[in-house]
Amino acid sequence: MAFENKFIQQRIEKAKLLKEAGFNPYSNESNRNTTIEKYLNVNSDIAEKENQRDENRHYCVSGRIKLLRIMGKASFLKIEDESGMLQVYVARDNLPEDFYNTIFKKNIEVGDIVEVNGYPFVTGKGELSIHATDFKLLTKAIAPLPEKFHGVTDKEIRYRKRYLDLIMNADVRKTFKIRSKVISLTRRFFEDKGFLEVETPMMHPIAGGANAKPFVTHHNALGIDRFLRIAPERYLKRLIVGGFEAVFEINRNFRNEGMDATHNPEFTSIEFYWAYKTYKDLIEITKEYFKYLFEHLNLPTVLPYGELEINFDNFTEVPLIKSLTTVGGVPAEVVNDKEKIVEFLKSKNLTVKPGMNLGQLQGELFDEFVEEKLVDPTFITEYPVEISPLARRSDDNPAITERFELFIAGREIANAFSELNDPVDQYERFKGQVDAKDAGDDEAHEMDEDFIDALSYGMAPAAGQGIGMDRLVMLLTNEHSIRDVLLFPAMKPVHNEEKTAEEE
RNA sequence: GUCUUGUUAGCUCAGCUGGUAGAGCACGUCACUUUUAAUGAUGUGGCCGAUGGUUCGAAUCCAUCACAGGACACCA
Repeated sequence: MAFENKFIQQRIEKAKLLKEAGFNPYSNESNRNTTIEKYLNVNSDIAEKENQRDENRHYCVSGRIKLLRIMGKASFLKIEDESGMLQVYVARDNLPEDFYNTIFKKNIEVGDIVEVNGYPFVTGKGELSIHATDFKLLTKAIAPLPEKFHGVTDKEIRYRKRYLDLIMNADVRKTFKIRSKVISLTRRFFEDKGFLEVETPMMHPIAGGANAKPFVTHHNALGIDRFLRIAPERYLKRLIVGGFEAVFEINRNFRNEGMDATHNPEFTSIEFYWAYKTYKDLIEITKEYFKYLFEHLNLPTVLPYGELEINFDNFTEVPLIKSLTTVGGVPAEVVNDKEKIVEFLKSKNLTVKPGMNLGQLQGELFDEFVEEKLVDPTFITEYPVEISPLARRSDDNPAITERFELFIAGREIANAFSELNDPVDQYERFKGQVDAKDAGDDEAHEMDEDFIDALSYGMAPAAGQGIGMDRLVMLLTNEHSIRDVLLFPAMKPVHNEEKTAEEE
């Protein structure tokens, strides 16, 4: 049964009393004419005025009561709107007769959303406030807010009831404002570069574009299963075939995998594809993009991240093989020799899956010894072809691909390459994937004949990149769990006992 | 998936080697017209995550389960 909590009962009773007294506890007649932030700015001169007040200025502000101090015939409260917090001074004798004693003191409390008319003044302790000449309840909160000093810190409550987290924690609001700005700036950056924003299907007949398990849904009208997309890649490339030369999409991807500090089943990425460009151009535009973000977010280029300090002015490029020795400290004679790598990994007590090829082993070395050491932004380039099934081979060296991944604070932030546009080569690689799938790799790609068909008409040489927006926001806001940058992170449902009661 | 820690009042947390539950805030009542987590007095408030077990007796010990946090594994 809802509302059985005694505090809620008490407050429902107050709402009823207000109604009986002629005050609508859920009024929608709001007369607000300024935000708290504007109020504080416009009236910052009050301290210099005579008596530190100006009764000729009139404002109407609204907000939620966060603190309430009743002191006999006068009270102080702090109300908060989206823009900020304001102290309100309410005195019995400045309000209609009896209102203060019978309505305000008895039925107004922390959590309620109120409207205050009044004039600006500065208190004895020097705080710019509003002196109430009229006071009105807009919305009665029947659930009590968490404790005023500690707030709500329980992560489970914070994630499940994000609204409560947002009411109580200003820094959480700030994080999500930054997230919103990052998305908006990203959009603007690419638009200004001449990219076209597009929307491609979220429901795919064939899941592809990444190695991941998809969510499955069903289309009743057609009687067929659909897969929530794991990446938009193949549709964006079809658009390059169609003649759009620069496209991007900022949207959700869905992967049916585990959840942890850096994985949520749905996450946001930007993918962009750029005709007549190579991965080298992508390195340049990525640097520009970061510079643009930092300038427009007014962030210093050196940012703390937990124990680390990241210098976003210090982008470097290192070929993967070279990074193994220079960053990872792997002996030079080891890195290009299959047997020696296996021996080396074993000497470090690391298990090696049998049958790994040289490229895969080099990838192992990278994951074990290099990745976590890359703090400042580093483009790792020249990936072995064996671990880059979608990237174009280097013309100079067929063993490596024209690809990079960008690492910051030991994490992959972006993945990019010059795109494979040879339809026959692509067909062969899909076939290899299909064989792997038949052999039991349930994350291997499926044959996508429609995509091969598209490539057959000729896709201009192009380069494409994906950036994980959630992880990027984590870096910029010094957050260490993806749940702290998602407004409503995925949570297991709490067992609902009410159901069984209702069924009886 | 494995390991590990947690779950006690609306919130933040105590609760020793088992003896039927405590604080602060919030809420009720009283006092107080310049407070800053206001203050002082006083009172209400709990199926101690769920289910079993051990015991004369369980918030406490044991087992299972649920949810959450952390680490690792897997995955990009």
